[in-house]
This record gives sequence, C-alpha cells and structure tokens, in this order.
Amino acid sequence: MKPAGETLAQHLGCFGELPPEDRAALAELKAEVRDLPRQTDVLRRGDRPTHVVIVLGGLLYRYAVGPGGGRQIHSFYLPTEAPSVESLHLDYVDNHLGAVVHSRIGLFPHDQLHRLIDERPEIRRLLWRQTLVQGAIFREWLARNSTMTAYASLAHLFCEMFTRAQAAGLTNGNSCALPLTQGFVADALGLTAVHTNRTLQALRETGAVEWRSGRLTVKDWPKLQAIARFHPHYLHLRSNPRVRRKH
Amino acid sequence: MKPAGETLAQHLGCFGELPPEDRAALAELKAEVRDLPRQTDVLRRGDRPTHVVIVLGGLLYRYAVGPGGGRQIHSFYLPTEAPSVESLHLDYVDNHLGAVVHSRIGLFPHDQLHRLIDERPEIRRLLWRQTLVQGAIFREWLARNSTMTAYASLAHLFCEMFTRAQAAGLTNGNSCALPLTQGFVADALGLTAVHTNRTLQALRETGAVEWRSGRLTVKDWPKLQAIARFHPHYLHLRSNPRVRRKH
DNA sequence: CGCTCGCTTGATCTCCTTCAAGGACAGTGG
DNA sequence: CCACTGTCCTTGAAGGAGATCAAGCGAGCG
Repeated sequence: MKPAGETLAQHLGCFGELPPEDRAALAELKAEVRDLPRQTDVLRRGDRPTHVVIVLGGLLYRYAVGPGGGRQIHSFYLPTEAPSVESLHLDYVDNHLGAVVHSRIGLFPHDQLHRLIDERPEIRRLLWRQTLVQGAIFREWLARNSTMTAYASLAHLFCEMFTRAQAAGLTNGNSCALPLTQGFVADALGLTAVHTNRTLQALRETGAVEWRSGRLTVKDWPKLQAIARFHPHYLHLRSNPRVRRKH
Repeated sequence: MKPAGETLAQHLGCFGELPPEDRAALAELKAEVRDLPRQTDVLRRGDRPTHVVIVLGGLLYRYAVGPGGGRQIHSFYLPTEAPSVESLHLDYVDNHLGAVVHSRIGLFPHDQLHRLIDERPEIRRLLWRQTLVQGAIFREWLARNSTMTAYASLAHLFCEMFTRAQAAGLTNGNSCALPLTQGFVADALGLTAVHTNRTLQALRETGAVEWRSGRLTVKDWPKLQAIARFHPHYLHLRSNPRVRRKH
C-alpha cells in the first residue's frame, strides 16, 4: 500500500495545485497505521486529538448522538479523505468518528503537520481549503435534508458519494464501493430505515442507479443527477470534467 | 463606531487568546465600510470575492436557492461576526450572502489579511479556527433540521442566536435584537412560514421565550435550553460561563 | 387612504414515522 | 451437518408532524 503521506498529497491535489517539493514533503510524513474493526470509533466527542486521521481503506463516518439516542451522520469518508484536519485548530472534537466497516487509517502527529503548515504556504493553503470544503459539504447536507424529499435526497447522496469516489480514483467504470447499510443511509438523510428502504425501491425502479451488497452502480448518470438536482460545485474539486465552475 | 479592525479582533478573541501585538495589528487594518439596504446581497454564488466581510450593524444571512425556488438559509450573522473568511481560500463562493435588514458591513482586502496570516501565526490560527467553528455550526444545523421537531428546532435557534449575541456583547439583560421575520426563520429551519407561526405560538405559551417585533427575550433560559436540548459546546466559545467544555 | 408586507387562523392533504412481523443470509457452536 | 442467533432487508397498516391552499387581519408607509 502507498505510504499515508502520499495519499494525503493525492487528496490535497484534488483541491489545488501542489508543487513537487511540497508533495515530496508530504510523502515523507510518518504515519502510524492502524486497523479499525467495524462499528468502532477513532474519536469520541470531547477528545483532544494529537493526530490527524486519513482513511486508507474501508469507510469512516462522522456522527453525533442526540439526547433521544437518535444518530445524525454528518458525513462519510472514503479512502484518501481526511476527516479530522480541523482538529489541528480546535482543542476538542465535537462529534464522533467511527468506522462503518473494517477500515485502515493513518495517523499524522499534529506537530509534524503544524511544521509543514508553518514552512510551506501551499500545503497550508490546501489543508485549510480542505476544511472549508468540508464545511461546504455540511451546508449542502443541511439544504438537502431540510428541503428535499426522501427520494431526491437519496439520489443526491449517491451522486455525491460517486463524485467523491471518482475524485479519489476509487471508481471502476460506473460503479464504486459504498459499504453502507440502509440504517446508516437513513441516519445520514434524517429518515427512518423503513422509509429509506421504500425510497430506495422507488429509485431502483427508475433504472438510474443500483445499490446492492455494498456496491453502488450508476446506470444513468444524467437521470440520477436530474432526480437529485445535483450540482458538484460545492465540492470545489478541480479537474473533474463534470465540475463546471461559475466564473 | 469602533474601527472594523478592532471589531474583528474582538470577534477572534471569542475563540482564543490574542496577544496585544496581534490585536494591534488587526486594529490597524483598513476596511471599506458600506451600507446595505435590507434584502440586498453582498455576495452571490459564483462570485470571486477580493474582500472579507465583517458585520458592523444589522443582520446578514447566508443562503442558497434551490431549483424549485426554495431558499435554505445556512446561518445568520450578528454584528462583530465575519461570514466570509473562507473566501480567503476558496476561489469562488458557493452561496449567497445578503442583508436581512438594513446593515452596515466592513470589507477587508484579502491581501491585507493574507499578509497578517503569513506574519502572525496567532491570527492565522484564530482565523482558521473561526472557519472551523462555522463548520461546526453547519453540522449542528444539519442535525437540528434533520432530527428535531419544529418545536425543539425553533427553541434551538433561539438558544444559539442568544448565546452568540452574548458572546458578541449584544445582549441587554435577557434580551437581544433578532430582526427576522417568521419567513426567514422558516427558511432556516426548513419549515413553512405557516408552521413556524404555529410552532412559535406553542413556544410562547411555555413562557420560556418571547420574540416580537425583532427582539428576542429569554424569560426562562433553563426551560428553553431543555426544550431545545441546547448544548453550546459546538460554538467553541471560550470564557462563556455557560459553556462547559468536555476535557 | 389604499397598498403592501408580515402575522394569524382554518381545513385538508401527504410524506414520513411508528409499530409489528416475516424472510434472507452469514456466523457460531453443537 | 444442522439448529441457533443476530443483522439486515422487506412489507403491511395506522398515525402524526408538517405541507399546502386559502383567506382575514393589522400595521407601517407612500
């Protein structure tokens, strides 16, 4: 497997130009690699992390648990993505980070990253930007869960995950791994598992998308995108042919 | 009125210690001050701003307009707050920023702030942190709008706005200005104006809170907080007596 | 004085929840 | 090899939170 530092460089490269020296500096980062069994947490609310997490394999998710035991999932994290860069500048984390399925993560010590941030403005710029894109995703999820029907919401989630998988180089033709259960999706969309199931069936019948046994297959992207009203500008990806930036 | 640079310093001070030199450096920032009539926009989706906005008076809001014309409000911005710090590192903004009521804003040129960011690590840290706290607020709104009832959601919004007003030094005893219409609140909570109205009446009847003609009065904070299940940790405010951080 | 904007109320409809239960499948232990 | 168990998916029926449609009212304002 590629060293974790290179993976981080690849991820940051999704958001902007990264000079070769900076890329090399990232590649030299030492990361502790750790395996996470499914349904275990890396970070819990209130923790004061000393490392930044990068996903090397599997699937992570960020979530909060409400007083009634209800779980709100804030985001899913594919391999190459970095879910906790923000911990560099917040003294405690305000939600949980766990593994959906058995996963492998890398841990970069804060001090190493802070050194790079101090010395290399481009790395700083892209790390910062990465946290801002996270914020943009949260806003999009807010709008989606607040205003869209279950039907469109589900399609939207599929569009986003597929687009991000594409940016991460994880797609295989028109399909990618998405090892979630319907319960996880329900908690991301703010629905019940029952209704998610029924909505999924409706989506399947359109023939636009298939999602079975942990694998997502986009059979008709324009149709799926139309159902979801999906526009990837909020992901701030560069060099994705599908992304048309407004100038 | 206090110079805009000092206001920015005050705001950043809500999130962490700011050395006197840094505070002085901020205070020397030159800002263009501008008046905004109500219901006008400062930034529109796709813009490439050259300045960072700070609210000096009135009330701003960040929003997106869906394909069906539906408006999702992502946040409100009180005086002293800075809604567009993220534009320093994103090349285009992905939603609109407008004035709810007649407002006054300050505009800091990007290059001036970039200079401070390069030269003053503490300012950089707090500016970055400010953007991360924004992200935390979006996550909280996501969870609120996705999982809470209209009744609790409305209470939650009141709790948040009052707490933020307190941090900004804008409260007067147990009340603060909140010059919104019910339609704005509805679009923030993902409800209709009609249902917002009915929910508001239910909240009024509890005697916990009053919100009339643009002024919010918290008559029973513990009760309101209990209804909303409000915990301010996500605001990452320091030195707010009400904030109990988990260690 | 009339007009617009925002608040309020009523009646009906629907999307989603809740509760309940059956079935498919994998892992485990006898 | 086969019961046993848990997890996930699926389906049905009933109930509720909030949407939608429609209309009246009050206050600020040109």
